[in-house]
Amino acid sequence: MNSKFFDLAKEKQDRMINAALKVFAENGYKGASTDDIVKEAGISKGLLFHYFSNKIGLYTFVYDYSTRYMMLELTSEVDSKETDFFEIYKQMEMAKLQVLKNYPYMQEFLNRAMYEDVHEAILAIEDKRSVLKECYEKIQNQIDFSVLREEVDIDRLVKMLDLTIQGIMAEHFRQGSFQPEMLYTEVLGYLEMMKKLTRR
Amino acid sequence: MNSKFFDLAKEKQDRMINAALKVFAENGYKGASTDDIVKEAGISKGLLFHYFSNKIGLYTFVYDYSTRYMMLELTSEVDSKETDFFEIYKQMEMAKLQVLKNYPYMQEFLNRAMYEDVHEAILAIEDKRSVLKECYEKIQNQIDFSVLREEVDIDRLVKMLDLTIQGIMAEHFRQGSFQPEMLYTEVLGYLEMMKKLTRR
Amino acid sequence: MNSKFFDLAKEKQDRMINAALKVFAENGYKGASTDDIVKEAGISKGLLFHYFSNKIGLYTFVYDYSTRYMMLELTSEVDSKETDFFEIYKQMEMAKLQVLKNYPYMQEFLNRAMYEDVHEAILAIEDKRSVLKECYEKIQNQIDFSVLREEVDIDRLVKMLDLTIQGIMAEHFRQGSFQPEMLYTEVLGYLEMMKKLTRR
Amino acid sequence: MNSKFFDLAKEKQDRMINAALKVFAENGYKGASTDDIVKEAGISKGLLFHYFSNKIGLYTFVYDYSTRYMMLELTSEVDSKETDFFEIYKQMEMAKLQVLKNYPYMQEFLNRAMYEDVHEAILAIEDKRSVLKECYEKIQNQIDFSVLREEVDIDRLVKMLDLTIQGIMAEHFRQGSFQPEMLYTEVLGYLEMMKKLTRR
DNA sequence: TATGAATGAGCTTTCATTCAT
DNA sequence: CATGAATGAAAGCTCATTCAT
Repeated sequence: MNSKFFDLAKEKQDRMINAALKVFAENGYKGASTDDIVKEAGISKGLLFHYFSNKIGLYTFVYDYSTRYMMLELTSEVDSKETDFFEIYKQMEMAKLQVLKNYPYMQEFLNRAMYEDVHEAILAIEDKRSVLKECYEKIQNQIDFSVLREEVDIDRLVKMLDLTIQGIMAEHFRQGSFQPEMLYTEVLGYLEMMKKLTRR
Repeated sequence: MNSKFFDLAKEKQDRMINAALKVFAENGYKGASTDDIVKEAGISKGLLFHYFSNKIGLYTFVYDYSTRYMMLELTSEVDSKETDFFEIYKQMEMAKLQVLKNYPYMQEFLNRAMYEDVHEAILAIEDKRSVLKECYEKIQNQIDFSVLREEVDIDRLVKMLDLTIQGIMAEHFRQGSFQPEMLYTEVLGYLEMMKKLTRR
Repeated sequence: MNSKFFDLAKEKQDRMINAALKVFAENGYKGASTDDIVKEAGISKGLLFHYFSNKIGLYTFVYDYSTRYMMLELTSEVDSKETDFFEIYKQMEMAKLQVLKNYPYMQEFLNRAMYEDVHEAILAIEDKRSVLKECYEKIQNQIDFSVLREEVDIDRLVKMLDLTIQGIMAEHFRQGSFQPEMLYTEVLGYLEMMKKLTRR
Repeated sequence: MNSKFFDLAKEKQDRMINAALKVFAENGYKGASTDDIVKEAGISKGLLFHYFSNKIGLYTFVYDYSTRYMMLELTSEVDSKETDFFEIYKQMEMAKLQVLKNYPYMQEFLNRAMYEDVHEAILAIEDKRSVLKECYEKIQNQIDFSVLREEVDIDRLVKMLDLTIQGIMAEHFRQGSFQPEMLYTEVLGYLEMMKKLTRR
């Protein structure tokens, strides 16, 4: 990518980023059309390729940008001294809620990227994928699992929650109902239930 | 579609069906290339279009075929007198395991089809979608939920399990590790844990 | 072509010939589909290519067959002693009328072939084209033009009549109204008018 | 079609129009290949589809353009006060001659379009067809037929002339000899002869 | 910096032709 | 003699990418 991109007005940068996030999130790497992205961003075709050498370059950039942004938000929202499983999950959801306000499609973009099937796209993001993953693992290490019932398999519990949250977000997204607060509330409902079932 | 398809040797029919299931499952409707399908099936381009009028016709066919096949398997594996939540889930997983043996990509194809975003493809399957859904609902109606702890929200429990199973299957699928038995065992692990957590 | 074609039952031969004449006449060489021809003839794809090596071979055959048939009919209908311009034209039209009865599309096929634009097809028929042309010229040589008014340019008169008759036939054909007698009557109307205008 | 087409240099517009007219005129709708059109126009495949959404869109456009252009030329060349049958025909031929100078294949394109057999193409032009037809009818209404001999059937005379002119034009066209003036002269010869034969 | 006209490789689909039965 | 399943080159069309302005 061309670093002059950052000299643009922040508002224009974000218009381009959001346009890319939206179109990639809705259509996947292959299905996303650069024409749709430039229309959504309100810029010309040439400009897109002036800043990003090609489609995969743009994809790489927004993936990179998203992981960094997400990590910043997680770092600031999740209290590093907190040890309660469900409280930490709640704080992570709050972080996502904050992200949604500036970049409505960022979360869904990241989720979809995890399951990207185009070889080119997989290669482009595999390095960064682990970075975000490590961040999540670091947060998980804060958790004191001793308060959970012994029948609980930690890994399974975590996976179930992650898949459930992802699934619910994808559903909201598909329905086109962009109400971050409602999504947040719904997720809390699931956390609440699991809390009751798993606490000693 | 051309009904003469059914006059072909069963092995060849299945080769074509599996090829379509695989490529559609891996790439979605739009990303799937007919070239890839014919290569995978070991037939010529022309032959595909001899039996299926076009790409959407092939998609419609395999979706229809898959729902029917799935329903047959569910009907034969799930005991209609069983009322235990987890036993029924176990039997449903057994049905899926059976399906995987003949059509390794059928489950994943059906899962992905649920979230298909191409208008054409959505139209093609919307009628059949409800049929399979009703079948699942019928099975759920057998369940006696009274044995579960009162903290359990039934809808949330069902959704968590469904999303979890789907997620795990997708993961296996992405890793290309096609070992149906392992997948089955893994899913049983989650069912077992939830059973312990939710039983009175 | 495979000469065994002539060993087939005459009825089957004609079914194949008429099917080819129809499809070629209606769609031109390129637009004609061998699938349509075999469907119209009620035979299999393989059989067509068993008797005629390829599409151009079939085209060549029916063109050849048509010119021969046409010439036979002209020879038997046109009195070689007749010298009157309009009487001869009338007899030629009678010959065409006879042809239409057995091969409804033969005339139109021949007309369309004159204006064929596909290089391959032009090559295939150019030899035979002159044969039919000579036949018409021979008939024209019988004519005693001295009875016509001096203002009449013979070549122009002939060309006008030919183009008019062709045009009217094409029109009937396009309207799908296959009533050879009506076509014959209509053509006679034009001949009658020109007779009155050109006779001394 | 994309209206930006009209922002192109007139020369380029005409190159594209003439290429389409030529290839459609020579091969009919179905036989015309977009590859041939772009080669003839000296542009790329993509550009053609940038301006015209598809083949039928291009066909519709050039038909529309041709009828408008033809009507303008007719309106300016044919004196609306003239009543003499042959003088009016002469003026109409002059209009066509003018058209030929800028768009050598436009006349032949329009003629061939009248007999188009592909359903899609018929639908595309049926609205505009009547517009041009009405224009011709309006001109014919100027004519004072009382100066013709009583043996003349007006409708037949008109049809003969139209078919003859069309036929002669098609012939010139087939021979590839593009000399509009010669064509004009030849047509005048026929008109002159018929004038002598039909005047009281 | 910014535009969008222009390109051409690649995709879906058609159709003349072949060949095992 | 007869079938129609099977083939693959070629057609219409899409879209990431380039480049003159």
